[in-house]
Amino acid sequence: MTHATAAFPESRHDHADCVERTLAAAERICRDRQARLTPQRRRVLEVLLADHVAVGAYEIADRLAENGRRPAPTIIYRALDFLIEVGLVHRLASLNAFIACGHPGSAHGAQFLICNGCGLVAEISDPRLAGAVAEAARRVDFAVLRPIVEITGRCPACRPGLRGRGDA
Amino acid sequence: MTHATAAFPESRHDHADCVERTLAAAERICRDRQARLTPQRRRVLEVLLADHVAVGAYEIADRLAENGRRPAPTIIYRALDFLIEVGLVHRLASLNAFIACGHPGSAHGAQFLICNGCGLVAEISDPRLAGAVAEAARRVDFAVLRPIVEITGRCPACRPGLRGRGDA
DNA sequence: GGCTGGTATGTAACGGTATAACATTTCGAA
DNA sequence: TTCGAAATGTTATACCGTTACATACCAGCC
Repeated sequence: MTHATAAFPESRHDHADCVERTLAAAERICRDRQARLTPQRRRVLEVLLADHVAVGAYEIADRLAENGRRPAPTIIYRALDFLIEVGLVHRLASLNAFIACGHPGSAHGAQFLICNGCGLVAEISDPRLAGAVAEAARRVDFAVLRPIVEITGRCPACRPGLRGRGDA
Repeated sequence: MTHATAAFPESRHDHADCVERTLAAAERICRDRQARLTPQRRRVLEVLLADHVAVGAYEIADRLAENGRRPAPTIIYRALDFLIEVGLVHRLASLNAFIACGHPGSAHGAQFLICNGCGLVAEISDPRLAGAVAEAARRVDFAVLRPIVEITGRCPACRPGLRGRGDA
């Protein structure tokens, strides 16, 4: 619901369109992989798509409770496991929470910028950052399986003073 | 003293010496900052120094229980908060666990390589990686407060086949 | 149709992680 | 020595995630 400003990626877009396109992509991806995007799983995804903020599993359950019974944690975690597996959702380790993938479909290493003001999470896919991770690991002969990059800070809109300045 | 498994830092060192030097550094750092490294806090640090593996708060409590009563979680978390505050301990978000800082004293951005074979954690401080994080954030005008980089994978010793190959 | 097996969902209980709220003790400085 | 701040102790509780087991759904096949 909230829209931030300037360069922070998830800003000021047509969010209804954003949701719709992501859901369409989700349907397509699941069809391609012969995975079933059941109503349950879809509802969980929709909760995560509601805004670009990370949501905990229990919070997801609460939101689903608004129309019907509150699903047990297991239900939510199973749906999340599925959605993560097919690449539609990411887990944020530093928040113990989940967020819809910003660009599903394209295989990508993702990094996250987490605003501790408004809670907005920007997913970026920075090749140089990914490269630096790979290089650092290579240097010590470490085989990377799962690189986690979660940067907590302040998005442009939540910084008092210099507002609306983006520089790239 | 060569490090056997090539570059993965925490290999085959004189660990008794490692512990002793870190504790000495801890004493010095706390004195300098007029912070009190009380017996309780020191014991928690000692548990974390026992090996280069991340340990959860409850596990720390268990280990402390071996000589005396098991401290309540609060006790442990308070000690950890202190140790983190003065830079002697890091928290690993992806494991919900804690590890002694590899080079306390020097202000440093740290990144972690976590072996999912043996559990060893290597703390590195790679300026290029830190720089890539800073640059990625700058590009979208994001003010970094707390960059988390935790790379799960396999250390050289835990990789079957190609052993002892380090290339930097 | 009615099996049959795999996938998905439902239910209950529990274990691990972390904090809140409040009481007590310790310690250093006035 | 008294006083306030820091540290510790105790209890309860909230939040995150999994285990174990039961049931329902949905093919493909006889």
